[in-house]
Amino acid sequence: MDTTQLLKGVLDLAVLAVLREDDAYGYDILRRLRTAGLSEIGDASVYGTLRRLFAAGYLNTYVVPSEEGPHRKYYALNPAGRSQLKQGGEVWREFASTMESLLREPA
Amino acid sequence: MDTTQLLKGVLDLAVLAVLREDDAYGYDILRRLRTAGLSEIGDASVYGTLRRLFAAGYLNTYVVPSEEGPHRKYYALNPAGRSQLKQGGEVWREFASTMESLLREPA
DNA sequence: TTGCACTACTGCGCATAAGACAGTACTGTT
DNA sequence: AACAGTACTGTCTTATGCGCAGTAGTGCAA
Repeated sequence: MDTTQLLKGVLDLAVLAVLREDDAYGYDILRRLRTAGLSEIGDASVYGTLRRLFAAGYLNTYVVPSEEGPHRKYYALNPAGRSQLKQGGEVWREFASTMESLLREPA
Repeated sequence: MDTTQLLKGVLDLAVLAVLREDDAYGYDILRRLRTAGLSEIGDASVYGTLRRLFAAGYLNTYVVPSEEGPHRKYYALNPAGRSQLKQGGEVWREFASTMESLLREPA
């Protein structure tokens, strides 16, 4: 079974969650997600998700030059993003609980 | 947030789970899933998934005529399907646990 | 007897989103 | 000079859930 399809719709949420505490740039978000357990996630998936979330109005962004390499494009949760994180988390939990009950041995 | 994307890759698992106890035909599987909590699932999604699982070799099938309407195409889990259900369930649980830890308030 | 609702399934085509891949660009090391 | 690591963009492919139309059977109501 491929984890690729499981990610659909959830990567948005994972990225928002990673940004909850502090701003981060794409490459760092990628590393955080891989460390957190989504080890096989592709870089293009994360960059694409960030663009999508930005376009949807959930993120603010600003560029910071780096002395150790290329510039970094930081993303930050805005109020809409925080609201989306909260709501998305609820939807996810409800969905996960439905799946769990389906998978459990029936009475 | 749309539940559509959350279903990706998981509908397979949900259908296999519903078939664990006894055989069922498409329309009934659809009803069972909707009752179980996946209330917004589309009929074409279920029929498509059944065809896909059958083509992948996880299901056996047979047609039963009905006196209360059109014929019914029953599906049954075969050994490969049971194995897939077991393995898919494990992958799902691990994935869900990763997501849960990402969503939880950080230490 | 015509029409509608419900059951049951097939097939077409679309939209979404993850990912592979190539390319650009900068820094530091060998 | 070559290469690895960092950091990002753009293009194309693929998987899959779903809308919609169509087919077909039963039974009920106007």
